[in-house]
Amino acid sequence: MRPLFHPALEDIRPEAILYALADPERAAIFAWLSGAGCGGTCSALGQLGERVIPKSSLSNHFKVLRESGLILSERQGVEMRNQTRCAELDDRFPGLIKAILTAYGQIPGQPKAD
Amino acid sequence: MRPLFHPALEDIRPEAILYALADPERAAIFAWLSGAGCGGTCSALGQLGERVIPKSSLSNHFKVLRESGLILSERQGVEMRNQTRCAELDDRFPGLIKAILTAYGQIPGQPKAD
DNA sequence: TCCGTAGTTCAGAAATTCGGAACTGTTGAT
DNA sequence: ATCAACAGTTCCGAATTTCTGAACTACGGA
Repeated sequence: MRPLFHPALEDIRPEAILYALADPERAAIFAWLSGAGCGGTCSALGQLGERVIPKSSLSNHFKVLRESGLILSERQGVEMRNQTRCAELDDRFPGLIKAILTAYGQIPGQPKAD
Repeated sequence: MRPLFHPALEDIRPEAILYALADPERAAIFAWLSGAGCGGTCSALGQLGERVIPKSSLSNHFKVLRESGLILSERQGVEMRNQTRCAELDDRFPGLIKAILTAYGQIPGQPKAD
């Protein structure tokens, strides 16, 4: 398994953030991570809406979130702990993440942090 | 030519907004419209960066922006006047558009409203 | 060592995007 | 009325991207 790539704060690009969160499934995962304190794992999530997300897709979602700079992933034993980089991100793109999560929050049945 | 479709304010979805603005070219067009008062046309734009955007692509960009709810297009004689729906949008998704434009504004050589 | 669990990588099918060429619709000139 | 020019749209094939089942790697117990 290749080492995980995380972009430096200054290399994070707005188009990558928007792309990553333009997928409601990914946005839901991110919202869940934002709410879940820290250390959300792939399998602790399992299913977010009615649909069971295949694990290869799930893995890919986490990769996109990671490489866009939205989350930090760290292997811990057999599992992968994920946490958001919200604080850093808000420093770089003020208000962006919050506005996006708020926007999604207004749609019933869409990503909720919990 | 089919009549132009514009979603009602309440039908505008955050994923559509993010998708539309995740493309830097489209974001640049939108930023340009935001800055250009009102009535930006396809051809008044022509080229935004170094690249000349093919007109079929340009047409498609405007369509995506329109159908996501970001802009309002209206035929005026031979050309198409476009304006943003910023005010409405800020009502529905507070702070979202501004945060996105600000985020892009921080990248040198990226979308600037002008 | 062998098994189970967590997650990644691979590969091919399906879906999407891109853009040149042809087309539509409008205006103005002859 | 006909024609030409212009603004923008639609069509469609090529190239790219996304999705996901299956095979694989990595780690931790027993």
